Amino acid sequence: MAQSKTVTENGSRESERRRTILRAAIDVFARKGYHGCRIADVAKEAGVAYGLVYHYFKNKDELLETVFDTGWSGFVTRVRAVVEGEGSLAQKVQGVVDVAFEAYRVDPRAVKVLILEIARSPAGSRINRQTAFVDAIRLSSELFAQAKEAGELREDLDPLLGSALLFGAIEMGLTAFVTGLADSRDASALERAKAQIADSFLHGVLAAASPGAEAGTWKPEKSSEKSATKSKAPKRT
Amino acid sequence: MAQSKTVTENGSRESERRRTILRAAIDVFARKGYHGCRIADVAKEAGVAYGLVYHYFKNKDELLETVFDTGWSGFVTRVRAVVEGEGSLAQKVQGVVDVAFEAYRVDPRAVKVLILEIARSPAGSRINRQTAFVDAIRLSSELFAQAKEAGELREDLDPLLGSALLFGAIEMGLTAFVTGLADSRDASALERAKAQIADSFLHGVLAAASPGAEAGTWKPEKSSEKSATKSKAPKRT
Amino acid sequence: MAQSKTVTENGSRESERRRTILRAAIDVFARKGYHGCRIADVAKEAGVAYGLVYHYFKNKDELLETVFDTGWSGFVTRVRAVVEGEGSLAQKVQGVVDVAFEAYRVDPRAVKVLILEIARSPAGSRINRQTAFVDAIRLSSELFAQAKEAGELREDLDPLLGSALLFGAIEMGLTAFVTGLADSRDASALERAKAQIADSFLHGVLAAASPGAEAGTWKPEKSSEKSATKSKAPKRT
Amino acid sequence: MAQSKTVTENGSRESERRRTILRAAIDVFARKGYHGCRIADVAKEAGVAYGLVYHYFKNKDELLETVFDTGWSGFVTRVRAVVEGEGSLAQKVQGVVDVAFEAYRVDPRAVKVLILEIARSPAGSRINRQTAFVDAIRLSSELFAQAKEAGELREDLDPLLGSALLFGAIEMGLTAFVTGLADSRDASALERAKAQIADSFLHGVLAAASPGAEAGTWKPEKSSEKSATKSKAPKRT
DNA sequence: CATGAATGAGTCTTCATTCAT
DNA sequence: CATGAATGAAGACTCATTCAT
Repeated sequence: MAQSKTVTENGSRESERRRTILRAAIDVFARKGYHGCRIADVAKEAGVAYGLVYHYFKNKDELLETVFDTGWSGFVTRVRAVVEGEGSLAQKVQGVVDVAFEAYRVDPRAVKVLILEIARSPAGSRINRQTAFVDAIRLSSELFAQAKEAGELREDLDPLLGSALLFGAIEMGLTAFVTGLADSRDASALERAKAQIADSFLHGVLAAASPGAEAGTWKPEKSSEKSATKSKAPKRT
Repeated sequence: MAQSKTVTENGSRESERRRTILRAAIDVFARKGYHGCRIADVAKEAGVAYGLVYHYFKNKDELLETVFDTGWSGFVTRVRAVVEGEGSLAQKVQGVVDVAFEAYRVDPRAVKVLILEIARSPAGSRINRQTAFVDAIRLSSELFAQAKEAGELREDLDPLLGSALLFGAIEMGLTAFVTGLADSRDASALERAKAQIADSFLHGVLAAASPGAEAGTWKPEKSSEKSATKSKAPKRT
Repeated sequence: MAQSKTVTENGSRESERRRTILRAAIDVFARKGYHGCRIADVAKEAGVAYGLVYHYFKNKDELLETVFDTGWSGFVTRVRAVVEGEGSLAQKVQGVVDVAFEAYRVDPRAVKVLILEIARSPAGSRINRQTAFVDAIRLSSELFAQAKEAGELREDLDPLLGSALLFGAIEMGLTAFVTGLADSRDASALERAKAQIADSFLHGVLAAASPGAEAGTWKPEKSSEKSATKSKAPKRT
Repeated sequence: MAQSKTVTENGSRESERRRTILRAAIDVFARKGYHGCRIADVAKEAGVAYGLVYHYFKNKDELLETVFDTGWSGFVTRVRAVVEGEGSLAQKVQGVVDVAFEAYRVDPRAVKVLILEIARSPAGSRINRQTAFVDAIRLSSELFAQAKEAGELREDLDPLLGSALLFGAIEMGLTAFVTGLADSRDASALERAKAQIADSFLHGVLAAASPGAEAGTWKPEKSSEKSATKSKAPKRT
C-alpha cells in the first residue's frame, strides 16, 4: 500500500504537467477537432509553454494517440470485464451499454473526442475510429458467438454483425446526446436511453404483437422522385 | 425529353469537367480523408490543371460541401421517400436499411466518404457527420413517432432514440464493410446483413420466437430503381 | 538549330526564376554559410515569394545540392578533360591548377561556396566537402598512376597521396585569396600563384641546388617537445 | 613540480567534469559536426546532466571555441616551436608535417574536428577554419621568408603562398585519412605519407631528372577554354 | 555543484488560393 | 475555359538557454 502510494505520488508529481497537457488536449480536441487544434492552443489551455508539450509528447500525433489510448483502453478494459464476466447475454449487453453511458456521464468531453474526433488523425497514424471500433467489435463478437452456441441468440444473426449493431446503437445513441439532439442535462433521459438501447437491441423495437408481415410492400411516391432531382442541382457554378 | 436532352447536352458539356473533378474528389477523399487530400491531388486524379478546380468550385470547402450534398441529399431524399411513403413500420425500416445498402453497393467509396470522412471538414463548415445524421435521424424520428401513435412501436421507446438506434445500426453495419471487417466482395454477405439489421432492429437479437422472416423481401419498384440511379449519379461517373 | 534555340528559349523562360533563385542561394550561402542562410533570405535576395523556392526546389537540402552540383560538376568535368586529355604530367598538373583558378576568376563567390561552405550540409546529405574532394582526388589519382608507370613521377610517391597534395595545394592557395590573406584584386598575383603552385608542386620549393638529404632528420628540442606535450594535453584525457 | 601538482590536483578536481564535457564535445563534433550536435548530445556523451554543460561553458559557441583553442593552439604552439627552432628549411618543413601527423596519430577525432568541423561554427563566431589556417600560415610564412633570404627557397616563390601550399598539402593529406580515402589503420601508410608530403613539397613530385620546362605550357584547346569560361559557374540549371 | 523541467524564438515546410497568360 | 507559376499565411517542430530545486 505504502509503496503503491509512493509510486502514485511520485508518479503524480512527475507527470502532473503531463496530465495537465493531456487534459488540455482532450478539451481542445473536443472543442475544435484534431485538425483544428493547434499545439499552441493546447499549450495555452494547459497554461504551459509551447515547447513543453514536446517535452512530454514526441509530436502532435503521439499526443493524440495518448489521448486516445488513455480514454479508449479504459473503455475496452471495462467492456472486456463485462464480456468475460458472468451473466446472461441480456445482462452483458446491458452491461456494455452501461459502461459506455457511464463513461459519458463521468467525462462527456473525453467521450466526445473518442466518438467524434479520434478519426481525424493523419493517415499515417495507427489509431482511428475504425481500428478502435473494430477492436471493441471483435471483442464483443465473441460474446455473441458464445451466446449463439448457447442458443441465446437468434440463429440467423451473424455474431460479428450483431456486435457491430450493438456498438452502432450505442454510438449513435450517445451521438444524439453529444450533438445536443437529446438533452444530456436530463439525467433521467440518459438512464432511460441506456435501458431502451439495451432492451430494444435485445427484444426489438416493435410492439409485442408485431405484424410486420407486409414488409416489402412499401412504395415511394412520385414527389420523392422530383425532389431528388432537384436536390441534386446546387452544385453548379 | 427534348428539353431534358438540351439540358443534358449543354449541361454535360459545361460540367463534364466539373463532374470529373467531383468524382476525383470523392475518390481522393475516400482514400486520404478530407485533410489528407490536397487540391493538387484532386486535380491530378481528375487529370485536369491545378487551377481548374477553382473554376468549378469556390474553394476546398465548397468542393467538400458539394461532395457531401450530392451524396447525402440523395440518401436523405430516398430515406424521405421511404418514410413518407406507404407501409408499416417494419416495411419502412427495411426500406431505410435497403436504401443505405443499395447506396453502398452502387458506390462504396462515396459511402465511405459519407460515413467516415465527411466529419473531417473544418469546424467552420456547416456540414459534418453530426449534422448530417441529425437530419436523417430527425427525419425518420417522425416515422417512429407515428408508429408509436399507431401502436406499432413499443410504448417505452423514445421515437428520437429509436431513430438514432436504427441509423447507428446501419452505420456501424456498413462500417464493418467499409473498414474491411466484413468482406464486401461477398454479395450475399451484404444481402444477409441487410436483412439481419432490419430484423434485429425490429425483433431484437434474442432467440425468442421472432417471426419477421419476411423482412428482407422488400423490393424497390422500377421507378424507385430509376430515381435511385439518378439521384445517386454523382457516385458513379 | 532552331529547335535548339527554341528549347533554349523555352528552357530559359521556364527556369528563369529557378536560376534567379539558384543565383541568390549561391550569394547568400557565400555570405552567411549554409546554416546561417534562411530560405527567407534566399527568397528576398532573389526577389521572389517565400513559397516559390519550394516550387523549384524540394527543400533546403536540394537547393544546396543543386548549388553544389551545378558548380562542382562543372569543375570536375573540366578537370576530367584535362586529366584525360593529351599532355605530359607537368602540363596536366598545370592544367588542373588553371581550371581551378579560372573558376575562381569567373565566379569567386561560387568558388567560395564550393570551398568553404559546401561541407556544412546536414549529415543526411550525400554531398559534402569530403565526398567532393574525394571524387576529384580519385579522378586525378589516375593521372598520377599513369605518370608513375610512365616514369614521370617519383618512384616513392603514392598516386593517391600525390593527387591529394595537389588539390590541397590548390585549395589552400585559393583559400589564401578567398580569405583575403592574399589580395585577389591583384590579377597578376593570381597569375603568379597559378604558376607557382604548379611549379612548386612539380619541382619542389627548394632552391635549385637542393640539399634536402637531411629532410626527415629534424628533431625538436626538448623544450619544444615539452611544450608540445602540454599544449596537446586536451586531446588526451 | 609542486606547483604543477597543486594546479593539477585543484584544477583536476575543479575541472574533471569540464574536461569530460570537452572530450565529449570533441567526439560528438567529430561524429555529427557542429550544427548536427546538440548540447543534449554532448551531455549524454559525457554522462552528465543537461544543464551542467552551462556551468562550465557559457554557451555552445564558447564550448566550440574551447574545443578549438585547446586543439588548435596546441598545434600552433608546436608548429611555432618548430619554426622558431634550429634547423634548415627542409628540416623545419619535415618538422611541421610531423607535428600534424603526430597529432592525428594521438587523437584522430580531434584532428578531424579541427580540419573538417571547425569551420561550421556560426558566422558570428570569431573562430573558423580560415582564421585558424591563416594564423598557422602567417606563422610559418616567416619561415619561408627567412629561408628565401637565406637562399634556401626558390626565388620565384612567394613566402606566403609557399606556406599556404605546405598547409594545404598537409591538410589534404590528412583529409585523405580522415575521410577514409586512405587507410588510417595502416601505421606505415601514415609514416610514408609524412615523408612523401615533406619530400614532395621540398623537391617536387617529378622523377629525378625532371625537365619540367614544359610546366605551364599545357593549353586547353580553345573550345574547352571557351566552354569552360561560359559553362563555368551556375553551370546548367 | 548538479539536475532536468520549462521557456519561446527561430525555421522549415505545406498548401489553399490568386492571377497573368 | 485552361494552365500552372506565384503568393504568403499558418503551424509543426527544434534546441539553445534559463532557473527553481
